[in-house]
Amino acid sequence: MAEDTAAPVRTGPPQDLSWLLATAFRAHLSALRGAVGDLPHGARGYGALREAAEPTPRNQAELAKLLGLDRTVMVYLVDDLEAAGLVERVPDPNDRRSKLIRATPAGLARMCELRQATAAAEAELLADLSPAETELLHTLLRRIAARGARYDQAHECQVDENQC
Amino acid sequence: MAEDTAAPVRTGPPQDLSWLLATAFRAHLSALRGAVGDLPHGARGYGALREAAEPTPRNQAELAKLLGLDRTVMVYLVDDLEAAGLVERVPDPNDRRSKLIRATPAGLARMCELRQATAAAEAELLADLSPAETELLHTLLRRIAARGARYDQAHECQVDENQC
DNA sequence: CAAAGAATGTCTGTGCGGCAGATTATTTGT
DNA sequence: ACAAATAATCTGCCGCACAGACATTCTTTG
Repeated sequence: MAEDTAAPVRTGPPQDLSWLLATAFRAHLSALRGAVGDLPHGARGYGALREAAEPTPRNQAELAKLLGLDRTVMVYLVDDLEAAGLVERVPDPNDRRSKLIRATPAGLARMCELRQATAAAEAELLADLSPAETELLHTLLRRIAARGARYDQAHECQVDENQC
Repeated sequence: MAEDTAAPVRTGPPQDLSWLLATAFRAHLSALRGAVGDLPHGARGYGALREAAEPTPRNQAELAKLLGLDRTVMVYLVDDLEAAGLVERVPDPNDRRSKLIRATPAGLARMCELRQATAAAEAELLADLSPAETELLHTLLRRIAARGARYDQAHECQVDENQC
């Protein structure tokens, strides 16, 4: 019998940035889902609650832009979080149209638990990385995310596809 | 009037790993969508075609596990790619149940174009990173993705949530 | 060797979620 | 003062994902 591993072809998973990002993101999402438990909209609700717990609350439009969601989606997202008693819609003193999404005391308490749970989940996900590497990953992702923010505003993702 | 930027609170986007990963992933996805054009299922179809273009074809179940999709989703994904003449279902000689998904010559040609388009899109996304940093990002993500593969198999994402 | 169990691919139905569009109220620009 | 833009909401429709059942084939076990 000849060697069955003699071929120089790749047998494992792909290594593109596209697969790596998607897989890392899915893994993180999976870990996050386990950590947030029965929070109304899972990881999405966590992101909203996290922003609502900030000292300077934002309105739904800003929140939607930040989380990459549609405006209409924010309505029932905040609806459900509000029904759970975690956030509240407080009128913006500077603009009577907009409503600021602010965490209630119960929401802040829940956020405290969530911070620990998600931190533990992330630590488990990054267990193979040293603290310095974790910090480095943050820095690299931050620069990509900063550039990515421009993608949403200008949808010109055109690439030259005239040659092959 | 007092300074409106004197407060020590964060005013920009959040910096958690969760937001960074999601935003970087969304930015990449947006760039990818622009690059793949009218490919049947967008970035998802690209992932499937990319694997189909490998020298060692996989069956739908393996493909689904690799892309993080449900088995039933693979059916119409491959259906549409097959209808577009990009891939074909070839019977597995070792297992008459499974069908290997292999790229057609037209699919390989399309993949050649896609590789250039997506590479250009990724280069634009990573424009702020040096080649060494890009390589480093790949390495870090690879280690996270490798650990993430275990998440799918064992769904035990339990974290201690007894304290606060 | 026979039978039970597991795996692959496919189909059907159901439900949830997202997106477009219209609506109301309010702000901003000219 | 009027027009245009913006924030939030509601309605309705489309699409996709997931559960379940089914036919076929492989594997394990008695």
